[in-house]
Amino acid sequence: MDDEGPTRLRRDAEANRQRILTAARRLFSETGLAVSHNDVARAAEVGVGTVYRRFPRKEDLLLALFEDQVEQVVRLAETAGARADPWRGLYVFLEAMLQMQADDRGLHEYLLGSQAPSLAGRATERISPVVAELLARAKELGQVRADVEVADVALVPVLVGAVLDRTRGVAPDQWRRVLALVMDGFRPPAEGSLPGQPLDPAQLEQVFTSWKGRSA
Amino acid sequence: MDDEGPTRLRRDAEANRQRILTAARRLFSETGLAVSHNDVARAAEVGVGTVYRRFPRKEDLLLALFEDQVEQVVRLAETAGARADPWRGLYVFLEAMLQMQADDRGLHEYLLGSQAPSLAGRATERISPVVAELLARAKELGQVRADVEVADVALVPVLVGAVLDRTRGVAPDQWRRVLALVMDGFRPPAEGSLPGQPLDPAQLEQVFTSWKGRSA
DNA sequence: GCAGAAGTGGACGAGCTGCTCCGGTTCACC
DNA sequence: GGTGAACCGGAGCAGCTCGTCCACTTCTGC
Repeated sequence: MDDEGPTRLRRDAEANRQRILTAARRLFSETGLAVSHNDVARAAEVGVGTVYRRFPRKEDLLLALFEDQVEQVVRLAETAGARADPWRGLYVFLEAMLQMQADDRGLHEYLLGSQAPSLAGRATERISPVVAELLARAKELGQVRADVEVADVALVPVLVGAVLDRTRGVAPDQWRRVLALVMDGFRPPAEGSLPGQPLDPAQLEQVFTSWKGRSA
Repeated sequence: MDDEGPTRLRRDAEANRQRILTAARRLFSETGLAVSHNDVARAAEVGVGTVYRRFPRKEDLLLALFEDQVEQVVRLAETAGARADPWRGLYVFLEAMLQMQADDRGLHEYLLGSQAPSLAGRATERISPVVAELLARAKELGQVRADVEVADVALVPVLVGAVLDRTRGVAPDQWRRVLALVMDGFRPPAEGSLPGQPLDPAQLEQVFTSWKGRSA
């Protein structure tokens, strides 16, 4: 049962497809998502037309590239969810996820501001319940203050990611320090309670979807 | 003693200069620094040439616009530094500064990733000692954990600013919640001590200077 | 080994942005 | 109110990026 979708590619075409994917993976990882079809073509030593033919929209390329990485993040969450110590689970999950983002700039931008909500969105759906469960257990054990919610945890990669972006070339490990600092904010005892409300799921989705980046 | 630098502007020219500044202030405030000379010209109902003549580089425009705002931030710090309660001083300063950034997108981007390091840089030089003093006093009183440094405080606007950017249209006050959460991470008792080192001044400068933004 | 289907690549046009330049206008001074 | 310097506006040019298109090449099935 050799599942090949619609009409298998000719041998040379398939080879080119692979070259494109390999080159694109490297480029995205090193320089982020702001890579044009032309850049990919040059890096893959292939005509622009070839890249456009195989991946008409950039989204197609992203999907092909990040599918398993996103899956890996989901598995990270699931592993963390199985830990006996929920605090440790939360921490280790966030740390491992951020490590992946530190290693791959493309993934980082993809996860935090996907133009292709489909993939990252579905991942969120699978991760959220795990984090929710960890959080609930952690609260019961008094490991986490009572007034934080899943939405607050979801913002941690945004917070730490901002530092990650800016310290990448300067102090590549600074994000670990910041993560530790931020996570300590989740610990009891809280000084009074947090102002405002956590984001609701719809808002959270907007935060991760409608973000187009900006010069800054 | 009417100090006018080199050769006063003709009346109509000065009027146009003001229209340009007014329009630019509005544009930057609403949409951030990614505003072209053409945009400014259109908004000011003035020819592009006029804008270029008066402000050849965008930096000239930014300087003219943000000088007093940055000065205001510095005064914010100085006021905070005079407070009896150092923790309160720190908190109020960061909150007020972030409020300004929430109100003015241009200022936000300018402060956090200035292409014109001159202005923001000099501001930092004046703010740092004040924050350092507050921090020292707060530590003495046991209000702040011992292992945080000024550089860690300097990253708070980066952290919270990332949330600010993304929640601006969705939940404009969410940054307050996040600020509260982050600040609680600065409180004792710390769970163990923070990993890694705080950034040194040179690194910190790079963090705020060399940042060019990215699609994400 | 041949036919034609599948695939290739990069020249090129369309569209956009940043900036200049100069014919015409307005102001300030006499 | 006349003169020349200062100033204005926006047409238009240069430079760039994106995506198409088609003459040519390569592969596959017979």
